[in-house]
Amino acid sequence: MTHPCYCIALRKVSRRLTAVYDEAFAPLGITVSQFSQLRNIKHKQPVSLTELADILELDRSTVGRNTKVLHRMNLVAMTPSPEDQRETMLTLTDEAITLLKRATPIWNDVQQRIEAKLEAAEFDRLIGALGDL
Amino acid sequence: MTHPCYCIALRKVSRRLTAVYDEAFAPLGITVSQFSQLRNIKHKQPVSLTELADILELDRSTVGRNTKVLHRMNLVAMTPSPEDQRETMLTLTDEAITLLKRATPIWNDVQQRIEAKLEAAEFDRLIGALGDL
DNA sequence: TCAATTTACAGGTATATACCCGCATCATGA
DNA sequence: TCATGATGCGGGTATATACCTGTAAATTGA
Repeated sequence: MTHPCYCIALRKVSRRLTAVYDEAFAPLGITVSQFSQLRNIKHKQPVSLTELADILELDRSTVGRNTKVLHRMNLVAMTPSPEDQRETMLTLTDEAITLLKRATPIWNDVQQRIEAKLEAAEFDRLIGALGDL
Repeated sequence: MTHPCYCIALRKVSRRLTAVYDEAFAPLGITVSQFSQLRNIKHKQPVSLTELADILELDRSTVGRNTKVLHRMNLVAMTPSPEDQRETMLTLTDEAITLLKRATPIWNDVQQRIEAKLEAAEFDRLIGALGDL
């Protein structure tokens, strides 16, 4: 065991980093995962669950469940597509727009705080290397 | 948005890497998370839930629930500590010992496969930088 | 010694995540 | 046109994870 498990090490820092972002977003009542989903919906709306799952690189059923939470929170509207009755199209509510406006500076702060801790270029290389597995 | 969200990027590669390890371990019926927990119990047994949670950097309740699964799988024995009636001491079963013997070469293979994709030193630096947040 | 505090854990609740199955809808080819 | 197959989604089940609360056991201080 020269090196510890890459996966376990990565999972640890992932949990840790998630906690940092989540704590920053806590006053707004959202998690970093929800922030990310909202931001992606904003950029692609109206967007279907399948499409969003592709973007987020998450299982469709995962996105479906996560979306239901955001829907309950009055942040995402779910309407059946007029073209394809099977599709659910997602759009942001006004409340979500407002929330994103308040969340973005918080996100910027955390990003900068992280950036101060690491070489961004190094980070990118590593994410890239692990990205095409 | 010069840089994408560090947290989301990290969560993505974490999920991806987890899938790689989990797929490799699948024939043995365990996940990389369970492999890690078993290995840590092996090195520290008999170990309490609280102690193990500290080692794994996980919430105590999380370790409690994960352990219950391993217990159901007949991989971990849970016995009350003689000294402290509150403590549950964990030890590996023979079955777990056997399983770890079969899992280790699989783990080594995956580790090497990952190592071929990245600079291990770079990985270490990054994990370190993100580790002390 | 005994009340107050701390510690160890279980269980409730919640999000995040994946896989599988079934159902409804859409598309396609004979 | 109509059977066949592909697609989109919901729900079931399961692990992984955290926070909070309650309970029991241990420790400690007056």
